[in-house]
Amino acid sequence: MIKIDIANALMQTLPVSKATALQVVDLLTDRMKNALLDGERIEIRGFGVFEPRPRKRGLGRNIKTGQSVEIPKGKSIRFKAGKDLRDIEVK
Amino acid sequence: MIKIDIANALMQTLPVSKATALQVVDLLTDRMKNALLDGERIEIRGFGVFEPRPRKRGLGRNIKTGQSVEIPKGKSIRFKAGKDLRDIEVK
DNA sequence: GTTCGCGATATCGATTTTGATCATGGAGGC
DNA sequence: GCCTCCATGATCAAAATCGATATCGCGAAC
Repeated sequence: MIKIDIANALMQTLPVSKATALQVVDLLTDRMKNALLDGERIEIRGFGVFEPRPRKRGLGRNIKTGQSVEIPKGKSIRFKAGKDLRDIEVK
Repeated sequence: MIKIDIANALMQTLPVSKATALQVVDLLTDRMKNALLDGERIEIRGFGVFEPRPRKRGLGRNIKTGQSVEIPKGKSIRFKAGKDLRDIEVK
């Protein structure tokens, strides 16, 4: 599933054009991204929680040389799946 | 940021009522949730990728009794942040 | 206002994530 | 439809997280 599929699903349910649907998806992802960059956590009950968290480990590896590489500061975004996504059966 | 905030941001940009905005958010999360439950991965360039992955570890622990508990089959949803979300500076 | 999901907590150990880099397949802009 | 730019995979090692469970408190959502 890619952006087009989501927009497609949206326009199948609500009376919006595909262009508008794409705008919506774009806008929402942008807003959420912005909020996450701002250090804000996003909680959607029944779906999941996006949480920006500082990266603790600072060591990586250069695959060519095989040597360890220092990883600078940074954050990582963790997504914690909600209840509905945790109770999934293997189909 | 919660669902209302997202809907709010949506109606500030596009000419939709708050009720419609909430419907949109609800619909999208539902669709995405559904796709993930279906084992489908969702890729949105510039935002991130949701990927259902089989859980390999099958052992948990009951904290009350202290005994090991078998973890049944299942999946976990991993969210891999996109480029824009990885290149974040620590504020 | 009411309900119910989610965080926190504690435990333990196997799984996993995390980063650089380069090539390639594919998402998405035009 | 094409072209561009982004995501993926692979590697390695260590630190961190994820599972399960139960319960209370807070707050999201109706």
